[in-house]
Amino acid sequence: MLTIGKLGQAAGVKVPTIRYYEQIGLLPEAERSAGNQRLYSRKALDRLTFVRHARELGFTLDAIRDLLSLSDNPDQPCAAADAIAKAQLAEIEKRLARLASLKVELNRMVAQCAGGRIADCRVIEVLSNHSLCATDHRHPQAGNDH
Amino acid sequence: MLTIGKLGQAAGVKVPTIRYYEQIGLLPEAERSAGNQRLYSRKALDRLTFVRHARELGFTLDAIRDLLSLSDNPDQPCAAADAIAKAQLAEIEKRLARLASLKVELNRMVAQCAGGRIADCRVIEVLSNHSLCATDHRHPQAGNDH
DNA sequence: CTTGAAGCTACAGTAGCTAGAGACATTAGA
DNA sequence: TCTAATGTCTCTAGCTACTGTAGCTTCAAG
Repeated sequence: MLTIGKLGQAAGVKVPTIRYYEQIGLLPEAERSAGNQRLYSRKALDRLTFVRHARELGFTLDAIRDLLSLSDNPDQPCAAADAIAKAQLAEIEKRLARLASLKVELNRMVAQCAGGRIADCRVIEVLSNHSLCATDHRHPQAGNDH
Repeated sequence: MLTIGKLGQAAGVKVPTIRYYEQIGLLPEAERSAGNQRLYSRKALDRLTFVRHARELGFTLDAIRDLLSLSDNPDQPCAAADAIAKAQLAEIEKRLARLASLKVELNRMVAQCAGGRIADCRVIEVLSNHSLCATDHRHPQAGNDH
């Protein structure tokens, strides 16, 4: 049995985050010690590790909730889990493409700004002049890459 | 002079977002028509377009605020703007690397889940078994790629 | 037995929007 | 010119995924 601190260390998740996950029902309520402290089993560690990795892969907590409930009753075809993973993969590919083109643009910006004054510097110009801009014309708020 | 809706369309930013930007002081307060509706000049459009592109490049609103204030008094060396852009570039390169490795892993997951049942499917296993995992051991919460 | 770290609850705050309610303004068509 | 539709106004609340604070209790080491 692990205390919350050890669990957090083992899984690579901060203690308040674990409590938050419990609070929103992503993790089951933990057993408690005589002194009311949370105690975790190895199984709980696996579950939390799963959550952490899924988060790193960019899954939302909702998607993770789905995956966990799938894994809790494993006598079903795994098409559902597969669909979630595939959707995630598509998302990641989109982000990769965007980041790659953004990188090109930022590189150009930095290269052009070679110690001049701002008036001569194109860092800002590149960002306000659309014709100089390699990015596509997608919907704007899609810009918040998370 | 543009109404807020036209401005939003021209810049590719949603109307409530423009009002939000004004509210937090990222954009100056707009002129008003006789009927109290916001009116925007071409300069305002440039500024908003700048903000939009900067957001797409992953700059935080705080960084954008800095860049805007730099561009508002351009008689300084552009080292500061350059530094902001360079920091951003480093960020983007980190994200690119992570997303690339995540993509490999997700691809593997999807490939392994070829119509079996969840019990035989490694989508979930891959995510709970650290030894199968290609991602690094960074700090977990860094997972939210903003 | 004491001290300091780690745990507890509860609540507030963060970024960057997004959505809804209810009222007023503007514009296009009959 | 009237009307209906659309656009805009303010305000408030909500969202995700945490993070931080305050003020307390519990636990392990020396």
